[in-house]
Amino acid sequence: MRQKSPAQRHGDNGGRKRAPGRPRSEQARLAILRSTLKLLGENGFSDLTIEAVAAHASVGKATVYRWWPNKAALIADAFASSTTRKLHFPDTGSVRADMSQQMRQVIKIFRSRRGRILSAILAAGQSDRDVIAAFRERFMKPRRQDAYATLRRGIARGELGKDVDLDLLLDSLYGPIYMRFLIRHDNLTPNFVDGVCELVFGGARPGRKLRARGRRSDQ
Amino acid sequence: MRQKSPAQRHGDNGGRKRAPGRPRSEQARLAILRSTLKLLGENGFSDLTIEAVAAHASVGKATVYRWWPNKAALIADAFASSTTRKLHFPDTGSVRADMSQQMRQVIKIFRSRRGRILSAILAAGQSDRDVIAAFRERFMKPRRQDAYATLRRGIARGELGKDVDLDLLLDSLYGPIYMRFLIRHDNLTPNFVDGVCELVFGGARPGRKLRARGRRSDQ
Amino acid sequence: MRQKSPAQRHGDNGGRKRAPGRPRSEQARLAILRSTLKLLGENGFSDLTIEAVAAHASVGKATVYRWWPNKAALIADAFASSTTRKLHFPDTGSVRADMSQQMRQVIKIFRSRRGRILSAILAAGQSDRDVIAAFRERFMKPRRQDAYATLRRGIARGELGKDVDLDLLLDSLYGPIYMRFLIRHDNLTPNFVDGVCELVFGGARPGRKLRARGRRSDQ
Amino acid sequence: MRQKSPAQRHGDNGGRKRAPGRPRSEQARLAILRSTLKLLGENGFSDLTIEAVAAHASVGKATVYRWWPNKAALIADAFASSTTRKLHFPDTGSVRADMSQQMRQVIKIFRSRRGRILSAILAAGQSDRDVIAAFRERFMKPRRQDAYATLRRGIARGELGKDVDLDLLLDSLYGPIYMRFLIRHDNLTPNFVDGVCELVFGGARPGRKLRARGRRSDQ
DNA sequence: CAATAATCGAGACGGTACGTCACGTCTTCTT
DNA sequence: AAGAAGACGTGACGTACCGTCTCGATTATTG
Repeated sequence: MRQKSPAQRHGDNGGRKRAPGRPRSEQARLAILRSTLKLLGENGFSDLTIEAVAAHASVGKATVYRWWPNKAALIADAFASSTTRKLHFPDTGSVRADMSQQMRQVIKIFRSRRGRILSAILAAGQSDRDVIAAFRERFMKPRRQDAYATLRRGIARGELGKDVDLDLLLDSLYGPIYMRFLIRHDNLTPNFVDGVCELVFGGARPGRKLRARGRRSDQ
Repeated sequence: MRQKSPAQRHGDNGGRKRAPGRPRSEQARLAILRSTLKLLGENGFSDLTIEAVAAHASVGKATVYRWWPNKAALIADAFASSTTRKLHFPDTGSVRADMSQQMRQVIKIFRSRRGRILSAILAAGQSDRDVIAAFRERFMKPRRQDAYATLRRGIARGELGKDVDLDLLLDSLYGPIYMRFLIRHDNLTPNFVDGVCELVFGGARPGRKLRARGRRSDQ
Repeated sequence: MRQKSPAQRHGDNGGRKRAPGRPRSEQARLAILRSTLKLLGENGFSDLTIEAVAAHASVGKATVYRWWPNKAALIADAFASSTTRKLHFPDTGSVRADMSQQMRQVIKIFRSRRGRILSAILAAGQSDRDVIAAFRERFMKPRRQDAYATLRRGIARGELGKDVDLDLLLDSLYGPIYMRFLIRHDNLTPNFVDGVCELVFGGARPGRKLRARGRRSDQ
Repeated sequence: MRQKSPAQRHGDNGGRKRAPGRPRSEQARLAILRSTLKLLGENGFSDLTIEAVAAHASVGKATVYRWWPNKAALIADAFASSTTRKLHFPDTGSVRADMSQQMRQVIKIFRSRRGRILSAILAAGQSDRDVIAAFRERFMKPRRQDAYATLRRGIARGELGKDVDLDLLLDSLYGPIYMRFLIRHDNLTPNFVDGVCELVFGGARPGRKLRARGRRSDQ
């Protein structure tokens, strides 16, 4: 996804020899990614042009096209390369507190300038499956791994039922955030995060599931 | 949003006289909206061109631009005008069953051809606040009104706490659906809907709230 | 040329009845012609639009099209209707003085704002034979008639040869003026007019013709 | 006039380096000029569209606009580039014969398909001073230089007065031709050319001037 | 050290769609 | 029936980017 085939010449080719010819300019690569992020943050996805990226990065247009097959790939790559800030899951001894604190970090990012880039990516992803796949793989997946660990600690401590569906639980926690973020229909506040945790963890505490099913079958 | 200013001449102008000049062609308007939906469903947002819409509707390009300021407005209008199918909230006597059944209808639509249109709108909305506002006003808001009524019946029956935050509850129910829909990270199945209801309604049943808060303050 | 067929209903139809329906608005007709001249003088032929003429005359576009088949006809008509100023041929007793004085009037007009209109007409005439024909009929022909009379007085007085070709003579006098006017390659001055008269009348005096031919046959 | 500023990079820049970037395509340039002439000859100025020129030349529209600022410049350039045919001034030993023969060549061209192009240029020139300037510089001026030489030979031979105004003389010879050509009010025939020469050279023979002035002061 | 090879910035190329403008026609109500 | 108003389908305008290409220049490896 990240690069076109010629770039594979420069990958991790172990002890093999370097390819002949002038090597790829790392400087150009970084300038392009930086310019992409900058312009994305300023004008959103639809106003981002390769022409502007190249000009802003003082780079030939062909250099962009040589390494990225299309705008979506460029954006995905730029976004991935920018995941500098760590979204940390603490270990307070309470799943809910752990999750809640991380979710507060998330909404902070969503409301920052990086949120604009993120929404541009998700927008681009609606008509390009590579972009959305890149988002999942590079942004969501690593965080999910951490979240699994946090949730499993909760299960071990008996705060959550043993048979809880982790993805269902995580989608239920983060889905409301994404909804408010993307549809912008209300403020993304810490209070809102608390409310969601309240509801979802309230429904996820051990022993509830059976009773819930029971209640449902009663109807 | 729907129309540019000149169109206001044709709106509900009460007892006033009709505007002079040839009236707007209702036939052209409908043909444009129909063509927009058709092409949107076929090729997604980024491949939709006004030129193609006009050609497909056998209409002059200027006629499109006369009434819609940009592609986003056109899409929003087309989408709004197409909300023919009713998303019904039943009244089974159980909030959770009512909501669950409606949510199953929702995911059915999301997974249909209309889902493609919807995701195109939400994508367009990320760089155009008018589009996202139109989506909220014309698609989401009417359904929220119905949902409020359903939830209030649940409160009246004692299935939900009296002080429950309706918007928080609804975002917690629909957010996970939107998340899976837009990020496409997993299947949108009836089972998933059940799981979300299980969690959220489990946390929203009366009497839970106080205990939840108590637990939290323990930390 | 001036008007489309329906207009013939309004011509001088002797004692016959007037056509039924609302009669043509003389006010609109004049406003259109005036606006045409004004806009022609301001922006030249290529920038003149029927749309602008109609708007400037506070007239419906269809009213223009009802009476004039195209822009060229409108311009020709507007120009013809504006030939208010008389271009007078004096009778001083000398052909050359008579012509010279009239030609000075001509260059005065050519150099005025009306000259811009005139050049617009001649330009339009290059791709529309109706326009150039209208120019000849309505502008040039009446003046030619007067010029013939002036020249014939010169013949009668013996200032010009009896067998002189009047059109050749007039073209030789006015051609240089039109050339400098249209190609704008030098100033159109009274001195220039004098020089042309000097040359042409010098070659047109009686008795010259034979000698000239004789010289030519010497070669 | 011929080209926009960027083109200056490709001009005769002495010993300096070539400009960077892909060089201008000579093939495209020629195809555009050829297509312009062809379409001009077929349909006249007002029906000539840049779109058609580009299509006919199998060239992008932007390539036309990159090098010519507007239709008039394109036409002027196309015309100038096509001045292949030499309009020769012979040297028969008689000015009048020399001029007469060249003028016959001129009217031959004016009456050919190239005459259509020429009248289109002069028409365009009425609302665009660059066009008329280009016509003067590139078409008229070179011929004037030759004509001056011819006339000076006549002066040297004593056929013309020493103090004759060359431009006045030439305008008097060619003006009538342009007049009949542009106003199309009569045929452009060799006979007409002879008549004009008769008149004008009759008035320009040496010794005439003083007497003419004398006559004039008699009045 | 020369030859080879792939990169670089630059920018012209053939295209496509943009959003605007004027065309000439039409449909409404008013005079 | 003609008028003003103004929407209609049409098509060219001139612009902006697309993704490709051709330049000369640069920077590496290979012989």
